Amino acid sequence: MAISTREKIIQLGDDLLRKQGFNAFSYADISKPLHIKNAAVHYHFPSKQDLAVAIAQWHKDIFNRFSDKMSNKQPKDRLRTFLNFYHSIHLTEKVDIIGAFATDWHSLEPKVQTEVQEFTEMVIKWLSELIQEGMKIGQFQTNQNARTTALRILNSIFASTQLVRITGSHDFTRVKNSILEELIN
Amino acid sequence: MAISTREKIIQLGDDLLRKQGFNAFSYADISKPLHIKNAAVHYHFPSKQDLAVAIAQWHKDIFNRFSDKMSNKQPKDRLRTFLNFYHSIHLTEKVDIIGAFATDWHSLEPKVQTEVQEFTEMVIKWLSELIQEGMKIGQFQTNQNARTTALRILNSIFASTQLVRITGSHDFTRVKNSILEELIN
DNA sequence: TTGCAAACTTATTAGTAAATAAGTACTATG
DNA sequence: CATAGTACTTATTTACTAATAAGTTTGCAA
Repeated sequence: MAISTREKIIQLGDDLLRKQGFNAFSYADISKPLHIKNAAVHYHFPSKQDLAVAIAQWHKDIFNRFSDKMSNKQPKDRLRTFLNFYHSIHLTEKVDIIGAFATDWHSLEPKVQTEVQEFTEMVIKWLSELIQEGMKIGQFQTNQNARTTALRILNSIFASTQLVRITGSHDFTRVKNSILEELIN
Repeated sequence: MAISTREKIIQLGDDLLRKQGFNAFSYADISKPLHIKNAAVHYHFPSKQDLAVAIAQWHKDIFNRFSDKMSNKQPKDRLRTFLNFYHSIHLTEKVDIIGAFATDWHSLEPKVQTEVQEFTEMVIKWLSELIQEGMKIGQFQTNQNARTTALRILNSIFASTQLVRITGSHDFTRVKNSILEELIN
């Protein structure tokens, strides 16, 4: 089955959102590369906020699939895969979706904000549980609360996708390895 | 001496940049509250990029003054003051300037990017030196490289100003205390 | 007092934004 | 074969954007 126009719009929208920011791309930036008219984009997503909702939901779907696929893996390996995924983001010149939405937060309607909040809590919950599990079986060591550790990992890693734009990519590797070294002894 | 219009524009511009994002505010958002015309803003800053340059330079000035004022304080106290400063940001509904510029990076002209890069390196250097000094006198403990630790602190803390918009402010306190606990035993 | 520069305002422009109404082509279904 | 819905295009509107040219006021200095 070929990829639908709707799906193409979401993926290109996500690309533009994370490369340029929500207020820095227009429907023309989407319609032109797809060789359709701007009204066609409005057909699928009447307003830009509707598109933002769809993008956030798309990330929830992807994360759910990722989470399912990882469920039988060891905490250590799940964390490593998670970090590597984020590491790969900067190669695409994008930032993480959480930061992209957060800096434009006040431009977003409540329906978008709710989706973003749900996605973010999903990620924090997944990370927290992973850490708790890893601690239980002695794979991780930390004297911090699981949510706090999850927050620090998430923060460090999503901030890194932003910081590498300014300071360069070597700093990402530093941070990634530091997180692993600290938890795994 | 009363505050100049130029200074007022920079401060309001900084406010808008960090509350709404570079592409989400206009010269009208600046001129209206100051009861001047949009052309008056263009008089001081011909283009929006010029304003962005001035905002970045303003942050460099502020940080230099902060750094001077702190120079005779203990590493522990310098770090605490730094963290508290960032903690206070979220009360103003702003995000950190580094993140604000980073997510809109591709909208910025090279002259702005250079200023932002210089400011960011100033902060990382200051943090790194602070950590090194603290380690030397036994005030801090970490087996990570100083720049890596600096990066993780900076990342954690500037990402937090973004994340609290999504998850709420209690998470900021968690992260701040966790950084201090980890370094100071 | 003249002259001139700094700090504006008035007025306008050219471009781009999101959004919508109305029409068209295609396809599946009953 | 008719009809109805899906997926668009054509054409337009309203609003806003950054930016600029030209004129005005104010205060200071020679």
